[in-house]
Amino acid sequence: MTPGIMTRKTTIIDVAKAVGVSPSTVSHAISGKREISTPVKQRIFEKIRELDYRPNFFAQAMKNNSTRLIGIVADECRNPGSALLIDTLSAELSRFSYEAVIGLAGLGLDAGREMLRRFSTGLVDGIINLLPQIDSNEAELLCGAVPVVTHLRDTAAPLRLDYEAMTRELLEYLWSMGHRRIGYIASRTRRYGLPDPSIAVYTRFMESHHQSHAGLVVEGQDSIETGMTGAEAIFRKERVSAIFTGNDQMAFGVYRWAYENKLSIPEELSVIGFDDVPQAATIIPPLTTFRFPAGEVAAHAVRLLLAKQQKNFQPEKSRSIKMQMIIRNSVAPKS
Amino acid sequence: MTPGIMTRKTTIIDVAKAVGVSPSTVSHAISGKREISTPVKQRIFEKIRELDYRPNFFAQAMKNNSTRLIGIVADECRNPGSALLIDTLSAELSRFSYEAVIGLAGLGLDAGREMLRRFSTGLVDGIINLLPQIDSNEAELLCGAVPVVTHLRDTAAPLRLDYEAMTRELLEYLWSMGHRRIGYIASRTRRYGLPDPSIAVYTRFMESHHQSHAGLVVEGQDSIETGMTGAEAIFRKERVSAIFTGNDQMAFGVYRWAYENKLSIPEELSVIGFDDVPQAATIIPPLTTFRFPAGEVAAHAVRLLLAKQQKNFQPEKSRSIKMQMIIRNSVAPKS
DNA sequence: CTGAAAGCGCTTACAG
DNA sequence: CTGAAAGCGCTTACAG
Repeated sequence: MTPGIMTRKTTIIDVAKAVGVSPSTVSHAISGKREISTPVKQRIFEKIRELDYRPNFFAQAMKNNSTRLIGIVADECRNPGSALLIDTLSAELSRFSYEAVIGLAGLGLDAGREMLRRFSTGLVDGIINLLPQIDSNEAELLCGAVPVVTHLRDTAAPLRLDYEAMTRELLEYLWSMGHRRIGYIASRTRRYGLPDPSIAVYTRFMESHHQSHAGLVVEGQDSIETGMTGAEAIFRKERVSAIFTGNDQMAFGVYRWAYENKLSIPEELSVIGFDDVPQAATIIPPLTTFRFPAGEVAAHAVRLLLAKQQKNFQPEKSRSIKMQMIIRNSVAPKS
Repeated sequence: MTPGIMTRKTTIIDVAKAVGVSPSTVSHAISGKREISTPVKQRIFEKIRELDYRPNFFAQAMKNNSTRLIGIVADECRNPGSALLIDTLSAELSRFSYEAVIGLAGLGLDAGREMLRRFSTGLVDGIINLLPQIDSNEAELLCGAVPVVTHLRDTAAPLRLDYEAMTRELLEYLWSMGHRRIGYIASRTRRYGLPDPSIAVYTRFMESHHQSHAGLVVEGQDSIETGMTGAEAIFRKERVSAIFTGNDQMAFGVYRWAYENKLSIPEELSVIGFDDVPQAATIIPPLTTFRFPAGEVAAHAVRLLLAKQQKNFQPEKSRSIKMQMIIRNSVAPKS
């Protein structure tokens, strides 16, 4: 390690020479795939330490035709929802002795495509596509021979979040608390291009209870800001007593808007969100919301990906799961 | 693509054969490193599309001895602070046409070491170590020949956050608002093993103003929970009029504790945090805090890493930067 | 403008 | 118990 002199990385041949054996012997000593006499083995490991030899990742990968790496491709991890999912997926993968490498492509369509292509040139053994802008079919195309599962909308065996049932549950809860005039700030991305399924449920519910609802549903972009503007728009139309939102971020926006307009939650305005991000429990008052089942979703994605690696992959049938409603303090009886 | 039949991945040789040229010609057509006649080039690209040929990542990497990949190794991305930093680093890296791959090792010491070792076997051209449990020296050792920079405590050219100056600024601000009895919930991880530098500044400040402070500094673990228990401990000692905390999470804990104890912020208790995570702006009341300069920190780390790749690397001298105080509504004059 | 051959650093039949 | 050789899929001197 003379400074200034370019030190070539030490290879298996260097080790073999130093010990006075063949590279195959060194290789076998490391992998343990055949018996090596103890003294030889000892000298090999000694030299490995001494020379700080580490088998080249690629050379190994090329032979094995596998890296035991799974790529998780997402837009960014700043969003608390994706962050939790990424953490959970990463941990789940390691249970199967895979290692997750995460790539962040941002929201650009091209950047996302590019990353999916690049990852599927041998870098990883499989891909979990979390990119909202790229659907299951396109991901399959982009990834070619490497298996890919697309989060929550994989065509092979989609796991569906049953927003219809959850919306009914929530509306009945609100109704039972005496709320009649209810607003909804819809999520644009919930079904990835398809309309937010809660809207139809809401409309039907209101109509079956003979409540008008024109102007009480607005569409947000899942951000705190659009939660605020959404609440503003609803209240311009009518002073509702409850608002629910397509995700927690927008619920936080409603909180913020209520604070600025001196409406107190829950006494004057009840709020319900979706996802149960960590802040939902700690915001004041704690938010009633539905818990995103990160563990189940991650387990499903990983299981599906592993299945797709088999030659004889048979798509399972699609499953639908409900998120649990976590009742906290953001809903009060209508006074 | 006959289903059921194992389709070998198409190689450059397949393309060459299909076109009727040599592999070198195909290689050169792709890289553009030498002139290829237009008709040949066209046929090559036609076949590439047709066979969906993608150059094998490893074979390329092995020849080039480079992947243009930089590894970011962190514990998890759930923490809003690391999430923002990871996003920013990832974007910064792509400005230099590197791609970031993120590995999440959790908080285990062994898992972190293992990941650093694995990443530095050729997988990436450089590493950014965000792991709190592994310091600069150990990271260098673990990464061997591949350059690594350790976030905020790299021995080569540390970028230091000047907590001393910030703490003075904050204390003077609080003092000018009439606060005399002030508590502090310290951060355990701020200086990675070394004591939180704010404690000494706080002590000196209080003593020079002839204020007692015994029991008014407690140590938290950067979590909402320890923010709550910290506030509890301070109030058991004395009813202070202001508390500042080593990070925003603990400030949120103070909010939570105040809510449960029916103390209103800022009227009865002023609060200041550190980092300015996104929720700091949207919590009620919006939190006064110091903005973590993710852009600057990321730019510095990347610049340092790129410099370390040069043979003739000269350590810069260490720099100290202050975070900007963002005044919002969590501090009121002492009544 | 194009091709044959060597080599990157491993692993694994094959042979002893 | 150990070694020589082939091969993974590329790229790049070298030669024409």
